[in-house]
Amino acid sequence: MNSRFTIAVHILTVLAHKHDEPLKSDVVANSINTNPVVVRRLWSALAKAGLIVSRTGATGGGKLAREASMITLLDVYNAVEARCVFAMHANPPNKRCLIGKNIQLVLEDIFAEAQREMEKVLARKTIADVAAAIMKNCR
Amino acid sequence: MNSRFTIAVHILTVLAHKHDEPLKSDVVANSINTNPVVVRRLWSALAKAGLIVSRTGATGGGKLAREASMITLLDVYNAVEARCVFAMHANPPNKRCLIGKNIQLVLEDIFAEAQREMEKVLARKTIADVAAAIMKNCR
DNA sequence: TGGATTTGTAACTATTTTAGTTACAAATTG
DNA sequence: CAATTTGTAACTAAAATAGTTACAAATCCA
Repeated sequence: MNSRFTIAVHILTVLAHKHDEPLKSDVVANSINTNPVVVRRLWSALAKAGLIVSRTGATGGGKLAREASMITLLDVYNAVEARCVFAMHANPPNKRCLIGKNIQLVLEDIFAEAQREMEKVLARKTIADVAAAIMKNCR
Repeated sequence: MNSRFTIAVHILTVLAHKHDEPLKSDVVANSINTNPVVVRRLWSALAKAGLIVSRTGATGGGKLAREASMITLLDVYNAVEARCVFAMHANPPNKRCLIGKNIQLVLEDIFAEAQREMEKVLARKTIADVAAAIMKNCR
């Protein structure tokens, strides 16, 4: 898997920490140790999902669209990650073989169930929880 | 994610279907629509995990090491896939930032919990279940 | 109004991962 | 000893990934 989900959670946690004023992609990128464009690219996805609002211009920047306690990690996952965690065959299996013909349907069901259980955990955690755990750690 | 897990399950399901005799990597690769070397590379991992036995030589091939009903998909997953489904930051975040310094520890916990729930589903399914579902489909 | 600032996005690059392939030594059979 | 098959190294092509440069469009404020 890529780190888009992790970076997106990081972005939102930084925005949650300074929830009053809009932050520049520059500042957020500094915490992540990456390029501002990487941050702005994820802002696109997060804005489309309604998790942040961002404005261009001199006093622009990004801001949470709602309270951190109302943004679950599943919201974030769905916003930035389209794929299932399990990858099917790179090339379709042999349709002339009984197993090759039917295995993908069977695996799709199992993979979907595993993914659902994984997503349930993400749905129980919010950006506020992440921020709180970080504050607790640093005490 | 890559398709190693999917291909490994496919391999074991083919071996389960003809469980009496050892099958050549050639035959298994044909069902998957790939190269025999791809199959043999996964056999290494599966053999190390004790899921299959394979023999070289004229009448050689691969064979399940135990009954298909005693091989869970979690056994297979652990045999071929080392990584967590979630990837941490590609480059470490900024340690001088409160959030950058602590977020990985917090996310590791959450990711581990999500992975555990996902693995529980895999632990409930066996290669025999997969084979049975395929037979049911083709009826 | 006009200059300064910041987002949004396209285009490019370097690195890594992935799957597939060729080649061949080692093991096994008969 | 000839035929066969695994095990593995080495290479290739394609795709994914993260990072970078560049710049138009939007916004603010003096």
